[in-house]
Amino acid sequence: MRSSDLPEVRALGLFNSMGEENFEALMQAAYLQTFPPQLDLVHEGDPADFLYVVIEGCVELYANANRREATMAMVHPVSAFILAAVLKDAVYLMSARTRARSKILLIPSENVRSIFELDDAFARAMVLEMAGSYRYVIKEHKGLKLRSSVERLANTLLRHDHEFGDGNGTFDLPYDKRTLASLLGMTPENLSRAFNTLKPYGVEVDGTTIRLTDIKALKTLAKPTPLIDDPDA
Amino acid sequence: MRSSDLPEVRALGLFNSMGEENFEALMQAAYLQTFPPQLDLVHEGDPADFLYVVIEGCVELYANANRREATMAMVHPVSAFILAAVLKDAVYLMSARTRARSKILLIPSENVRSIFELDDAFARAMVLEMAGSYRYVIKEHKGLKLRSSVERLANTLLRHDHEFGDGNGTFDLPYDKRTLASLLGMTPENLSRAFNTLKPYGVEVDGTTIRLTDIKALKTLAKPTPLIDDPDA
DNA sequence: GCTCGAAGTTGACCTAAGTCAAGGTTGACG
DNA sequence: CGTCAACCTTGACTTAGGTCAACTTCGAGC
Repeated sequence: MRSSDLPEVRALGLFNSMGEENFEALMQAAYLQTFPPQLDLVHEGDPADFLYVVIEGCVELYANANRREATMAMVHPVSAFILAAVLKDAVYLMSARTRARSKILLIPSENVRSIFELDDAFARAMVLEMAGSYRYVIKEHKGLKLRSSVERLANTLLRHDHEFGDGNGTFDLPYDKRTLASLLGMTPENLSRAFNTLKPYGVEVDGTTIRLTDIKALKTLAKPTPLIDDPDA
Repeated sequence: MRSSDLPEVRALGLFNSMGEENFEALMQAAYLQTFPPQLDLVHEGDPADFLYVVIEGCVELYANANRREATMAMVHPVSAFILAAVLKDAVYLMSARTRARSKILLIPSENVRSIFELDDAFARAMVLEMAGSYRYVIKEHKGLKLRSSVERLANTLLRHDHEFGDGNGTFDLPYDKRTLASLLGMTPENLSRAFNTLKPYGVEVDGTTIRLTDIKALKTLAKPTPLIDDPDA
């Protein structure tokens, strides 16, 4: 792999505390590749051959059953995904596809597991990474069970505004609406209607650009709680 | 704590590989207590003061928001819960209450974290435990997003039959129906109706006893997949 | 054995969300 | 600059599931 990408990877929570020679060994075994959009990287049910790290671009994690498909998460740079399957030497529970041209690091599972056995700092970093992922899914699950689809959308908008907004309540959706709908657990049609429902609460939609003109009102409806909506909690 | 309980705890995946003196230290710091049913152990949002291990009885993990409540999981002996919050030194994302008279081991978070720093085998055991929990929630989440409530019930029945059944398709529900309903993400009324819907597929209900007389037909409807329904996958 | 209360069931009704089909927008490409 | 194809939106309709209220069942305790 190109050494110019190394610092970014090395800076990741997962890798920043491990021994230099072990990091070297992992990177020696790894492949860095650039993939076009909409390319399937991982299929659920397959044995976990690689740990993936998104360096650039965007990856969608999704799952199928009953002729349905659900987006489970979007992975943005720089972060790893499907760590649990690699560690347990199990099959992937989710599929993954690129949603943009993406530069991705592939580390063979065996190498990850053998360095995991060797490097204590790496093992500890894994725990924290896994704990973070676990808490992310718990929050998603709570949202799905305890909120209506309009509330889920409202809270997502508030969070995006907070994370990517310009301070004036304007921001762009980071992916298309059908993906957002699936992520929120609804149909595209219903997402459209949900946006209309939120219009009286100061939500203006222009294509992929969102403007929130009455955050206070929106919060009254959304009733955000850090126990679901704070990504750092 | 009573030393007669030690072997059971020591045998847990989380604890069976760590150094003897570190295990001793953890147990020295721990409290073993017996609680009556319906007692609140943990409230979501509180800082994670203890790691809990259910030795006997049964604990319900649940969450509240929007004046709603959802059962997130049932914890049976012998296993630990809310590990992630303890490790990250964060607040609990879920509340916990006993559902039966329960013997529970409480280990102060600080001790868990300091032994985590000290004992490499313990740290590695944590990773595997967290990975297992992560995959459990992912499966729950997939079930909720990709299946109808009748399908979720059907698959749950098949799994219980497989785990607790006598081989003739007869088993007892491990908790009351309102809890099962909440766990499956539906109302008690709707659970009742779902059982009726499954009658033509050989599901006989007598109070808390279930008999499956046509597993083949039930499977046709349920379409179980290991990627959601196999607890070991 | 009677009483009480919780748990479960049933029925009628309502609402959120999915489905289907028809338009409308927009952007890539010839 | 026109055309095509996604993507999105809208409207009409259906359906799964929630809500509310009445009734039943069952087990605990007197």
